[in-house]
Amino acid sequence: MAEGTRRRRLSRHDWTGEALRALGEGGLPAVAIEPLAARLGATKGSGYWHFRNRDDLIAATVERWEQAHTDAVIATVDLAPSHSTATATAHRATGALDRLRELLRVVLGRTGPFAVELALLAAADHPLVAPTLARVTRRRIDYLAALFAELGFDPVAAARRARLAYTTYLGHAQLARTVPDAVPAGGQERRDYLDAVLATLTAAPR
Amino acid sequence: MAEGTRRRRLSRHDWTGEALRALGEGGLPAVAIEPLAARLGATKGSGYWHFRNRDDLIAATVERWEQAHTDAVIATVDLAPSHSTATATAHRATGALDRLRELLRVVLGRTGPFAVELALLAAADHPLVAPTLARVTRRRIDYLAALFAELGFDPVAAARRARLAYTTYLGHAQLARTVPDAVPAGGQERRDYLDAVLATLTAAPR
DNA sequence: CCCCTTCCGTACGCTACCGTATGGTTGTCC
DNA sequence: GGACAACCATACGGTAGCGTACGGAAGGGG
Repeated sequence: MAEGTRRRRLSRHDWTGEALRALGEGGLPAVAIEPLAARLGATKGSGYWHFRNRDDLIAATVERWEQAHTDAVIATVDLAPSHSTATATAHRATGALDRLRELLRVVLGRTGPFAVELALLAAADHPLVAPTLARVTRRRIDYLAALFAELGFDPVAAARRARLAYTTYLGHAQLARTVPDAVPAGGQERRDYLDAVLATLTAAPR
Repeated sequence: MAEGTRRRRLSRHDWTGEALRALGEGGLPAVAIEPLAARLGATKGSGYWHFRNRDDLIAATVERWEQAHTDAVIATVDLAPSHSTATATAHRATGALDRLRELLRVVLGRTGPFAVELALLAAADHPLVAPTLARVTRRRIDYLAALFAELGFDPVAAARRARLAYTTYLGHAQLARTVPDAVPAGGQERRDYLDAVLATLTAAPR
């Protein structure tokens, strides 16, 4: 029963998986061969077989994170930039608004699953992290810009709103980490706050 | 001539000063006894005389940073929460707007002097950093809330706007670090962007 | 069944930092 | 101008991670 005690023979995938977990808990410094080997109940011999060196491990881990945000479209932010091609162009404005609201709701809500992302943001300077982070960031901002364009903003204004909205998300994540009680946790207050943010972000220019 | 070659006899102040510089360049990991000793042209013997251990050094460095943002009111963000007591209460609304604009202008402008702050934000989890960061954050948000209150927002709305504004600042700083070219560098585009943000933040609720 | 590839454990040397011990230097005050 | 405190260098041992070397186990194809 439960052969979990001796589950030898690890794969590169196992390593990056555990690395992502470690990344969320201990930040980038925790993504290292020897600590991970300990976590996996193995030794560095295994690690240095699957990865040429530590940078290779980091690169693979970051890459897998990016994959998880490109392939499997998570409800976190990406949601679904590509709608079905030629459907309902009629009420798409409200659709865009709903999607934006849903997006904010998810993003300004939970703080747990953002651990990995926060860790990567904290290591934004790292040469192996920066490119991926830049790509993901740009993709998200573009998606937001498209959303605001659907809402009737002209391209320039939409781009600005998108930047502002994403900036809001980033700042919110950071704030939730530094002063958790400065951000509404849940319930009605959070709903009100969300509506206020949404209203501010989508307010027509004066 | 130039006795700079042998300027022995360091002080605790010298150490925290160099530590702040190192913090801006290499992040919190760079705030360590031995690397700093090398930077200062001294040895660890000096360091461990001025500081009990590394944590002591970190605490002193963070504390000094907080001082610099409390005592000497820098143009960065704090600007001047306490105006002169009983002057011009007449056109204070426009004064508040001007102050907010100036604040945004400074804050959304340069990216250089924020190195230390970004390093601290990246290390927000660290037990010796978190409390200070929380204090400074709260102080700034409170100041912003007062500003929005002066602009005519009721307390609850002002608090929300303040949080949103500060969140914008945090996100902007983060964005400027990860995708520097996603943020308008200077010139007219930056002025327009600034106006747009300001307009959005101060827009009347619908 | 054997062999060869895949995977892993162990042992080693290296670097960077921590923290301690101790003696020596430098400054200052009387 | 000596004494005491402040300051610093040197040397030491300890820990954590890197990366290499090498031998051995696991397991599937011939």
